[in-house]
Parts: sequence; C-alpha cells; structure tokens
Amino acid sequence: MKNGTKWKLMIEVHVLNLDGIWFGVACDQLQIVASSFSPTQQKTLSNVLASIPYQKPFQVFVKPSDFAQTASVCIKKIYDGQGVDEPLPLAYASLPAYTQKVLKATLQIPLGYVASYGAIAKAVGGSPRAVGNVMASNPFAPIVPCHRVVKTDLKLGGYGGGLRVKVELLNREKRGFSHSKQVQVDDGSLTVFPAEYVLNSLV
DNA sequence: TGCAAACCATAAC
DNA sequence: GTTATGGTTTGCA
Repeated sequence: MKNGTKWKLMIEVHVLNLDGIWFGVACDQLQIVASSFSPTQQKTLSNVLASIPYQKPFQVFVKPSDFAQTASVCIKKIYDGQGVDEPLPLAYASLPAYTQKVLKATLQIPLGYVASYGAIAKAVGGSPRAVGNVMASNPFAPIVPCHRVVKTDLKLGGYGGGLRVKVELLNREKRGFSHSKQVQVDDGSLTVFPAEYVLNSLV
C-alpha cells in the first residue's frame, strides 16, 4: 500500500445491490475509473475489475467512501431511467483518443432518445464498426449510455449487459418524445430519435 | 429478405 | 509489426 515515501493513488472498488441488480464502481478520490452492473455480485465485480484500464493497487471496500456512495447512487438513478443532474467525473485519460471521442459523443445523447452507430461515426469520424467496438468495451456502463445506441434501422443492435437490460433501460427512459432532433457533439452534430421508435419496432 | 464485402479502431499475439 | 475481432452498414441478387 505504501510506496516508500508517499501513498499511491488508491482505487476503491465498491459493489452494492439495489432492487436485485448488482452495481459496481471503481473510483479513486476524484473520478470514476470503471463501472458496471449485472445480476450477480461476482459478475459485476469481475466486470469492473476487467474494466480498470491500468494497473494500480485497489481495494474492495464494504463501506464506501462518500464519493463511491454518490457514484453508486447516480448509477442506480441512471438504471432507473432518471438520469443525473451533474455529469460524473470519468477517468478518460488512460483511454485511446478515439474511444474518448466516442464515449463523449454518446454522453450527449439526451435521456429518452437514441442514436445510431452510424450517426455517431459520422459525428466523430471513423466507421460504425469502430463505434460498436467502443460500445462493446465501454468501461463506464451504464454511466455512458451505450444502451442509447442502436442500429440505423432502429433495431436494437447489441448490448454487453444483455439485450433484455438494454430494452429495460430504454423503457424506463422513454419520455413520450415524438420527433427526432439534433444535438451538438464535439465538432459535429448528431441526429437522435425518441426511444419509442426503437421500442415500438420491437413488436 | 439474406448474404457478402467494406468499414476501421483496438487488443492480442 | 501483423492478425483477428467485432454491439455495423451498404449494396446487390
């Protein structure tokens, strides 16, 4: 734990169960390093550990720090379809530049809306396939709302946490919007569609 | 519809 | 370096 003269930055890993879902978050004192959720504690924990992008000592706490507590509550709110008022500080720095761009663009998709892989690719550069890759390895689920990214034909596409969860999240987030709109991302704009478009096409 | 090829950033070797 | 791998898209039959 100690490295000679001073403390290393410690990563704290915390899991909690809310409504039968295990939420996990890894953070240091300043920002979230990784997050995940799944039906089992073990899977959540291993997901989070696998997502920690660099080797640092970490510790699993039973009693979370204030920051970890706040982060967990935010994740739960997101899972409930409520969204959060304040953006959570995420540790992007260690991720590849393109990954950062895609994640940031994904964060711009408003609650209740979805965007396509292709549209994101257009906005940030690269190809839809590459965007899909970033989503697949999204270390900040569900904080970065990769569940709001779908195929061009408004079919679901895939989801790391399982398609059932993706549908569930979109169902909770839907707000009865009826028109697509444009949102600004980094250096382009992104067309987003109401979540209903996707949910309605499921039946 | 369904298939095949192009797409392109990463991770793994 | 090189290769394999996708949460996709598009075009063509």
